[in-house]
Parts: sequence; C-alpha cells; structure tokens
Amino acid sequence: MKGMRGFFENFLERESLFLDKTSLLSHYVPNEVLYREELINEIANILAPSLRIERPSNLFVYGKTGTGKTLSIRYILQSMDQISKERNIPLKSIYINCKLKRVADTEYRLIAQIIKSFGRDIPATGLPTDEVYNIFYRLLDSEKQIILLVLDEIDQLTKKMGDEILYNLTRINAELKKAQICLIGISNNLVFAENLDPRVQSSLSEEELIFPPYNALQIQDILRQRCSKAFARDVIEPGVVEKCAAYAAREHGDARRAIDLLRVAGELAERENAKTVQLIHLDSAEEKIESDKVINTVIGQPKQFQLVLYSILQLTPNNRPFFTGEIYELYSKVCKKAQFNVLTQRRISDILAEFDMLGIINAKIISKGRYGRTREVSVALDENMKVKLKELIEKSLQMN
DNA sequence: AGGTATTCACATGAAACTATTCTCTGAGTTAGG
DNA sequence: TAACTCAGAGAATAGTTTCATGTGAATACCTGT
Repeated sequence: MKGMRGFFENFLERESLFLDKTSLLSHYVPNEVLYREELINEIANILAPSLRIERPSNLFVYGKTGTGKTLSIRYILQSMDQISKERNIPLKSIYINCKLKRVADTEYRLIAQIIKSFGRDIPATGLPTDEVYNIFYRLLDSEKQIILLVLDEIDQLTKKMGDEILYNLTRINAELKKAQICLIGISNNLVFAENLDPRVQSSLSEEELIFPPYNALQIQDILRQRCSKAFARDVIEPGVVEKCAAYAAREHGDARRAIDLLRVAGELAERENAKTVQLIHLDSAEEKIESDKVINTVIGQPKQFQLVLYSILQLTPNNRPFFTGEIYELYSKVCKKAQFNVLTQRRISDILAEFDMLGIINAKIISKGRYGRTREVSVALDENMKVKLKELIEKSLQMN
C-alpha cells in the first residue's frame, strides 16, 4: 500500500513530457489543416450553397488512409456549423463512420444512428426497418432544412450488404417536401464506386475529389504542428520527427500513423522516465503499435476464431505451410478436448479467409493437382507474438 | 510422346436455420372509483 | 374503467449449417506412331 502511494506521488511529481495530448489523438481537428488548402477550398465551394438553403451536389472523396480526408471534411463542417448557428441557418451536418462495428454497419443501424443525431433514440432491435425509415422521413421533413450527411468509410457499408441503402439515400430527396439532404461519401478504396449500381454511382459522385498522399516533408510539418501543442519544449530529440515522417511516408504517406507513432513514442519515453523522446522510443513504439494491434484484434474475435488460431499456432513449429484439412483436423481435436462444439469445415474455411484479411495469417489458394485444391496457410507473426498469443488464447478460453 | 479426361480436396455461394435481444400488441388481471 | 402485466408474434443480427456448384493442375488413361 505504501509503495503504491509512493508510486503515484512520484508519478505526479514527475514532470510530464506532454503538455496536451489531445492534439495527437485521432479525432483532433487543428486550427489549420496543412497542405490541404486547395482541396478544402474546393470542398467549401461545393458545399457553400447549403448556407443559402440550396442543396449542394453530392460529394465523393477518395484517398488512402491518413491523407486528411476525414480531417478536412470535419474542419469544413465545423466552420459551417458555426456560421449556420450564428446566423440561424437551418443547416445540420451529421458525421457517421460506417466502419464502427455494431454502430453503423448495417442499413438499420445507419438510419438509427442518423436519427439518434437528431436526438431521438431508436432501439437496437425490434423495429422493422421500414418503420425506422418512416421515423427518419418524418424527422427530416419536419422543417425546411439542409442536411449534410457524411458517410465515412462508406465502402464498408456496401461490402457487407448491397448498395440498396445508398440507393435509398440518394432517392430520398425526391420524396422530401421541405428538407434536402446532401451526401458526402468518404472512401479509402479508390475503385469503390466501380462496382456500384450505376444509378447510385452517378448521383453519389456528382462531385469527386481525390486526396493524394502526403510526402515525407509534409508529414514532418504536420508532426511539428501537432508537437508544438502536445509536447513540452525541447523534449523531442532532433531527428525524431524526421524519422517518424520517414516511417510513415515509406508506407503511403499515412499521417495518422505518423502521429500515432509519435504519441506512443512519447508515452513510452514518459513511462521509462526519460527526459526526452529519442529515436529508440520510435522503434519500440512501432513494435508496440504493431503488437497491440494484433493482440487486440485477436482478443476481439469470438471463441471459435480463437480456437482456430490456436490450432494454427500449434501447427506452426513444423515450419512449413499447412493446408485447410490439417488445420481442420487439429481444430476438431482441440475442440473436443476443450469441450467446445466443432464447427463445419465450411465455416472454418471462412474463418481462415477472415484471418487472412486481418493479416494474421497468409493464405493462398493453391491447387495440388490430383491432390485437390486448398489454402496454403502460414502464420504472419514473429515467434514472440506466437507464444504470446498462444498463452493469451489459452487463458481466454480457460475462463469459460 | 502427346493429348484428354479424371479426380481430388477443398473453395465459394446461396439459402435456411438458431439463438439472442429487443419491440409491440392485445388479452387477461388488478385496483380504484 | 383505467392501469398494469405478461405471453406471444415479429424484427434485426451474428454465427452457423446444409446443399450445391466450381475449380486448377497432377495424374490416369488413351491413342497413334
């Protein structure tokens, strides 16, 4: 108890490396968005009519992750909201991230989420979808107004389900008497619109913008901008920002990643009582981010996924790729031993495909000629991680 | 030797089923007037 | 008679199962030389 107290006292006395961490968090919107002036102006031009209660063109924004799409849109909407509030313009902006599991990744939930932003709660289940639509219509059309509806990661929405939702949304305007709605889609899949119903495609992307990746120098400036707010003076060793930017630029100019990296590096430095953030911290930060990501995704998976992964990990010391059949065989054994019910091979096949998507395994479909056709699976993790995951899964399955 | 046809061991798709969680409805019950 | 309770019908969703069909190339099987 005494030791604990000492720890916390020590913690409080210690001078933090951080001044204000918020500027390094992902939803932070800075006062100035660097290197996006032109795009922002363009978007502002497109959306401006809404301030005069005219429906602006629907807008579609493409760009890889961390190129400032979301940030720019939010930035613009923020000032539009401000103006419309000051001048009493009936303009409302709604931002929805379609990727969020169990929040807005289905038709029902998307609409429910929109309704929620009007201040009405819709139960998670129980109501028929068209009933929810009705509520939505009535809510929208209750007064003359313009709605700017931002759908972030819109590709996730159509991936699971068809494009019916989008069709409905684009068609809504025709049915509304007073209100008008403007769709702003954000996607990091550059070919997203291609396999969309042509009707949806044309009306959704009346205007299209592409966000190019940042280069290393630009990322440096962005990092410096954030740093000056986030960190105390002179705690960042020279070269750290540069290397951080280089890391991120090496991928595809992902500024978000660079910022995360810097934040985690700072946290690590602080945790080990360092006076400054050094290059070593960057390396450990990269490692930590990577391993946290893997661990979190694995923990988040349902039990059966964990069982499958566990079986794969058991096979991995053989140090050769293995096939669906082998995995399934071992998986059945593991299941029986641990008193879980055994799923069909069909299902395991899908689970393997999902692990492949998550990047935890590498799976390739190969044909062994006369000896059939299967997935050739290998694990995409280093030894440390494998051991750690094995223990983790053992623990998490023992519980139940 | 060269050319087809087979065949394996799954992959991939679609539909249907199960279980859970939640709403809504209307019949039956209760309590107060 | 109004308010309340509670079972049953119906939804949305996740996770599966069932049934059906697809598939790439190593091998088996021919064929004519």
